[in-house]
This record gives sequence, C-alpha cells and structure tokens, in this order.
Amino acid sequence: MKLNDNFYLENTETVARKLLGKILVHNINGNILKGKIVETEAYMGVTDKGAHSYGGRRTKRVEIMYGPPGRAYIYFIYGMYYCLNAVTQKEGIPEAVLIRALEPLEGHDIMALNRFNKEYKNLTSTQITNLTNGPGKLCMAMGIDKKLNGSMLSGDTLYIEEGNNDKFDIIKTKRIGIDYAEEAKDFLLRFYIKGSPFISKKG
DNA sequence: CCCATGATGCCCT
DNA sequence: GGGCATCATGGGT
Repeated sequence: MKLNDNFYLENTETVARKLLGKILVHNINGNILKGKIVETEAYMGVTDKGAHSYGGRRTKRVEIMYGPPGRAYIYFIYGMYYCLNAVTQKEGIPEAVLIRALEPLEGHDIMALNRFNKEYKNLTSTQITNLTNGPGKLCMAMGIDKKLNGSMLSGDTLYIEEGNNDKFDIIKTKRIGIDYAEEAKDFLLRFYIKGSPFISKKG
C-alpha cells in the first residue's frame, strides 16, 4: 500500500518520525529496488537556519518545496551526490524530510552494481554495510537523480509504501552536516531506528 | 575507533 | 567566487 499525499500534511517532525519503517521503492523499467527507511531528518522551513528555504528563500532549486506535499525534492550537493527529500505541508509552506539511510530489502544486485560496480556476492563486508547508509549513498544505490525531482511519491516510479508494522524504538538527536546553521544545528530533528546497523552515524 | 583532506560542479550572491 | 543537508581514503590511536 502506497502512502497517500495526506500523509505528508502533518507536522514535518511527525512525518519524519512516521517515515521510519516505511519502504522506499524505485521501479526502473520493471526492476524493483526497495529499502526500509531507517533514518530521517526534518527541515522546518522559513524559521530553520538549516533549511534551504530559511527566511522564505525561494529560488529555482528550492521551488519544489513550496509545492504540494508528497513530492520528491532532490538536490545535487558537493559536486557529486544527490539527496532525496519528501516535501511536507500544504502548498506555500516549504518544509521537507531528508531520507538519510535505508536497509536494503530488494534489488541488492542492482544496488551493488550502482554503488561499487560489482555483484552483491562479491562485496566486502564493509561495502555491504555502506550500500545505503547515507543520503548520497542511498541515492546512488537506488538510481535516484535529478530526473525524479518533483515526482509524486504516490506515483508509479519512485514511491513510498507501508512497512510491516514491526516495532522499534526511535532515537532523536542532532542533524548532520549543518554546522553553519547557528542555533538550528542543535535542534533535535534527526530520527533513526534504534539498533539498526544501516544508519549513517550513531549519536 | 577517530580525524583530516580532497574530489567536483551547481547554485546563488 | 564561496559554499555546500557528502563520501572515500589514508593515517594515527
């Protein structure tokens, strides 16, 4: 069952928590890649110095965040990587949840090729744990790039569906990579599934 | 384990 | 021209 667009209308922090345990799917011409979301971060828009839309900044890059909820906001960073976000809140409110790590569930062979140009069975143990444990890594593994920016996460290509209702505890901590964001760098807006071996960083 | 560093290109001022 | 919601690597502890 795909999540419908209303799922992304709740408070962005709530959406970030509720996305844990859900399944991200990319259908590439019938080849299915799936990963369980194990780590997220909430970006709270105009009042959040860590957010691209801080202060109401509205440029071509961030325009998608001002649109309706349930779309993919994908941006290019550090000259090499993509990051995937789910846009939250009604049209006009530029907030989003960054998907930071996945547990690979299906399509391991394609993910291994995308990440390391090797078959899954030939990966080292380090490569197996590093397949999707970061925002740039998961985009590379899942074949997610700029082409999917703005697409509906309730659509047929890149979408998010219900998980298995498995129980877990949630760790709430500081976000990563926003040291420039003054007081906002200490906001507790990063969430991950306690004990998951697939998170990007402990703490 | 931790920390430092280089890669590499788009976006915005 | 500066900076960036990152990653891989290499060395020290």
